[in-house]
Amino acid sequence: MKYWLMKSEPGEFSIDDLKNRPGGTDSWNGIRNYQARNYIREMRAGDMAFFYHSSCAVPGIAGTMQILGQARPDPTAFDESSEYFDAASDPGQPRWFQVDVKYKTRFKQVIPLAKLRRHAALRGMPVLQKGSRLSVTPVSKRQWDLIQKLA
DNA sequence: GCCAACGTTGGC
DNA sequence: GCCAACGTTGGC
Repeated sequence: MKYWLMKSEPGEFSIDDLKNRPGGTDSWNGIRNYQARNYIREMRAGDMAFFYHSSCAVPGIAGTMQILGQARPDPTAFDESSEYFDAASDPGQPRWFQVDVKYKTRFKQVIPLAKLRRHAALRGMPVLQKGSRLSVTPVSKRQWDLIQKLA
């Protein structure tokens, strides 16, 4: 079982939006970066992920969710009306993938990026690296446990 | 294959 | 709103 961190702009899709979906579940789609795509494809049912709020007043980790199954082709890549449409993606050989996720917990307060930075044990996290834009990144068990304690 | 130009991300 | 960092595109 692995741990992950997944970014979303709360103005687009927040942890409360996920919580309010039927069953607290939704498909995490729209990933259009190869490295993030590759991580998505490593995911397995039962993996856990942090829900990270980016590009907002207080960027940071807002809560947790569970990965429900393995990645499958992202249908928005073939939907011309979608903002995520990719004309270069061949339906016969899908380029982009999504995973189904389920809301688990919402922290009382978002753990701000600034607070995460103060912990030496978290220094290796990609989300803390300057200029890091990767929207899906692995988290070690040690990092996961520490962040749970901070929450 | 190189690399400049461009578009996007995302913290501040 | 600014701008640094990064990924992608496309001419050569």
